[in-house]
Amino acid sequence: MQSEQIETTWELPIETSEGVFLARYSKAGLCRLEFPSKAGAKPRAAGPTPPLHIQCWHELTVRALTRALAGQPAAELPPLDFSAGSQFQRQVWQVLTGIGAGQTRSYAEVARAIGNPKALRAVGGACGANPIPVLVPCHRVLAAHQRLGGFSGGLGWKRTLLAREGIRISE
DNA sequence: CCACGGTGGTAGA
DNA sequence: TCTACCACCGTGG
Repeated sequence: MQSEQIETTWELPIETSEGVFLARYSKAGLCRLEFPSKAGAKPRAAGPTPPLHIQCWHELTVRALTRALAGQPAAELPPLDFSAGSQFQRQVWQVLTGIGAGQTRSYAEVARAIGNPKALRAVGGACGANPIPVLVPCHRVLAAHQRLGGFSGGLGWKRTLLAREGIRISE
């Protein structure tokens, strides 16, 4: 009996060479992507089968993630649900989606892009709050003069992702 | 209101 | 290069 279920969100695993990511979907689209947990992978009982449209979105997510991890150019993405973020954060995330593979921006450039040049520091915070890392490429936002900057998911990931895209960091 | 960041720019070692 | 300091803004307590 699939009686009680928070119908508004579905959580599905994505197996990759880097581990098992977790994708969460709301009615509006992909709302969250989690890096593989270093701790034991959740046993996850196979829940009820998701509705067809969710399965479709998930296929897009899987393909896009696989390509992204390989440093290849973007593939079609499922609709992204940014509704959980503040307006400021959504503006930032929106800009991030426009940064193609192999390209980079500085926190200051992103701040200018949303017409709030002095908020460059807050942009860092918004990047850190990005609910859909990798696909919403917050790793392509570097500090000034091509320096690495930080990364909530762990700098190791940022380095790896950038390296796969052939991006060089100064120092 | 206060403190804290995934910053940036300047000044001096 | 690296450190010290300060200006600045959204977020969360």
